[in-house]
Amino acid sequence: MPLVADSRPALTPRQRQEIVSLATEVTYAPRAIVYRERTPEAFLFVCREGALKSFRELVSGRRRVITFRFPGDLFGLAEEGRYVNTVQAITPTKCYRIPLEPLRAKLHQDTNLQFHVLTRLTHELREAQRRSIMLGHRSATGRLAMFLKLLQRTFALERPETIPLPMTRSDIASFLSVTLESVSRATTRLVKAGVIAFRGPHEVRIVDQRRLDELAADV
Amino acid sequence: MPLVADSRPALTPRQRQEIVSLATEVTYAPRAIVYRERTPEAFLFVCREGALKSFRELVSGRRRVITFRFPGDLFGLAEEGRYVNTVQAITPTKCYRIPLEPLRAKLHQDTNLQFHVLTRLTHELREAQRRSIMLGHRSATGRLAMFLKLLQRTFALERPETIPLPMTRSDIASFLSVTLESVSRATTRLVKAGVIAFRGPHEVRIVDQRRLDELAADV
DNA sequence: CGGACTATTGAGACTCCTCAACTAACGTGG
DNA sequence: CCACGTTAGTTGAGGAGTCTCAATAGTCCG
Repeated sequence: MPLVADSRPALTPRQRQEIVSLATEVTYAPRAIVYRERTPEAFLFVCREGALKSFRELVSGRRRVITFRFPGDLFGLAEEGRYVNTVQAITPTKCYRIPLEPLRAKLHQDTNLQFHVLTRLTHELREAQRRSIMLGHRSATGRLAMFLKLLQRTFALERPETIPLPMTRSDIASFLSVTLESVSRATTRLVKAGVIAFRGPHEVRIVDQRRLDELAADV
Repeated sequence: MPLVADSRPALTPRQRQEIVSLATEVTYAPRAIVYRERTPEAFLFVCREGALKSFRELVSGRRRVITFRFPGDLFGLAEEGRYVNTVQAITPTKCYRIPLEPLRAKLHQDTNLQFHVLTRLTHELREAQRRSIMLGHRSATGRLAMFLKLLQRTFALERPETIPLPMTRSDIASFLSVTLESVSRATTRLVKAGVIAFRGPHEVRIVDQRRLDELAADV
């Protein structure tokens, strides 16, 4: 038995109930800011529906998307009492918003609940490692292929061959640390090679899973 | 007050005592393998002295250094009951080796101790984000500069302008996802530009902190 | 219909990767 | 003690891929 359980762990109904009792349900329109980097930490969030992006203004003036958030994701951990990233809704989004102090108290009471958060964090950590491996690849096509596989993994339970792509090409570029143009060329290449196909700009269908796996071998 | 405390948190003497009572102290010679990826998870480790590297064999046959481990670091978390990375000693190293089952029991008893692990994990998560930002930079020189700043942060308490570099150039290359040659060229460039200087191959002195900060602005 | 935003495509500059030769340091065994 | 092999690191030349700059479509919304 592992020290902590594995990916996307679910809460027990009772734990869920206890958390929900602390939380407020909030909705965000596309482009709405959930919180800004460097503002004081006040809430923890759990995504329920929709998609968000978590990004950071770099000193160089660039903006880097650190990660995307989807239903089930927990976000809002701070450093030195302040949020490190800015989180913004991409699609219409619903979140649980949990005030910090009651949560802290609850965590200190309930070992199991805290253990759940711990599990969630290790999952985050592994995802971060996967993103690092993705960024390690030189070619834009390889990074894009890996990105698609990461999304595929995230949405595994729903439809395996159709992946929603709610973010813009520009967001993807920022996440992959390549230019918007390179993302565009990479998608075109994958489409022409018959690996993927688009149903509109925000939905990808995996046509040739094997070749995608080859391109994204490492992740 | 933040949900979890900030970087490199220390245990209380009593907690340390409790952990130590579970742990065995083990030493590793350079190149010794602590554990291999995909083997069943059995222990958690805490680095006490020395330096280690944590790497992974990629499907493509390459080897990627995921992170380096230094005193205070906790490692050995698994996925589906198996270690995900291989950990190998770089210098002579001492670690605490903690068997899983007693630890799990202790964590479930002691909320504060578990909270400590949680804190440690969030710290890891932030470091992983910093590594991602580092990998986002195109130029090898920029990545190297960021790497040096990350090390500087890690060893902040000791000597600010002298950084130990126990790993080989090849390890650095693997960590930065550039070639060994690029690392070599980048170090040469930084030395010639008067930003850093070497006292032997495994100790760097920061000569011009300002310029280093400029080069590594984002991290 | 205009305007802003998003996305695609093209041409040249730049940087890194690949391949290769070479130097340096180190430890081993004769 | 020295020759040798191994490993680590440096440096060079050419090719590949992305970035920059720029122009062009497509799309959504007021």
